[in-house]
Amino acid sequence: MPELPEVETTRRGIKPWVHQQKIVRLIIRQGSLRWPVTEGLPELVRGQIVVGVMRRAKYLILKLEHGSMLVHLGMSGSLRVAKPDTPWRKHDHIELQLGNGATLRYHDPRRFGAWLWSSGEHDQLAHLGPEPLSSDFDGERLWQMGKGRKMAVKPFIMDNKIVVGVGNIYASEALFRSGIRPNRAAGRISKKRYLVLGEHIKDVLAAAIEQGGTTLRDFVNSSGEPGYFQQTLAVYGRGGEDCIDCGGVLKDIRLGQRSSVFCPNCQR
DNA sequence: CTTTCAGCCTGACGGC
DNA sequence: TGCCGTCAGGCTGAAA
Repeated sequence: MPELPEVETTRRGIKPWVHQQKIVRLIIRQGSLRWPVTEGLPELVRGQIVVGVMRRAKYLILKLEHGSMLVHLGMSGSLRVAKPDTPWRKHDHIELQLGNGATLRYHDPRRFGAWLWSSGEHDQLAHLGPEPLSSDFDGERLWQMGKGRKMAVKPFIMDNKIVVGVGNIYASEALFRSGIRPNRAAGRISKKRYLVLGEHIKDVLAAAIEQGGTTLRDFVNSSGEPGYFQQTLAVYGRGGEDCIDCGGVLKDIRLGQRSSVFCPNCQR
């Protein structure tokens, strides 16, 4: 499940292979994704140079000479550099061939991802909140935007209008480190505690991106889990197990249709 | 305005 | 062994 760190790791992994390269060919075997792949995409991009490899939230942006491709990995997607003539695996949906001979393969079993073309701005990027690792985001913003809101803090920090790229794993971990219960109302948390939470959100994401670096060296033909999955998670996926701090039993509740694990003793 | 929820999709897993 | 139900997750758009 690609969270922001994996998308950033993917961006860094593919960039050396695609940046400033000409798109020779785009092959779509299965265009039925989260949204249908843009009609005529292979013809739209053929011959263009990739002039930028960027990321915004969990979207990858391949900037071309006359527009850009927006790529989302959904929940099960991956984009890897393949050796030429690598056999197609099940769920390999798209292949991008570059002028230097490099080949990118998009693999996505659940097909929640996206490949969209726009010659201008992408609608998907229009109303996004700040990047969590930028100076536009901090705990003060959380406190300001949380005022008067009854929504639980966990879905609140996972709302893309508040801050982008904080998925279930890192929301859970940041709240544990901050000692805040995931079901506490967003409007009933002090500024002081929000400042702590803001820092932990940054820390947990930055550490995961750093660990993702271990993935980069074998980005070619790699289909294994990214390095940061080795990162020890204190609460995510550990409902019923012991809290690493107090030894108590971790509780698993549902908030906004998502599993939310926390320690009733350490988080208030 | 805020909040909730169905739907998209497949693989893994548990129960029988 | 296989069948069936449930779950997981990001994001959107409609409903409440």
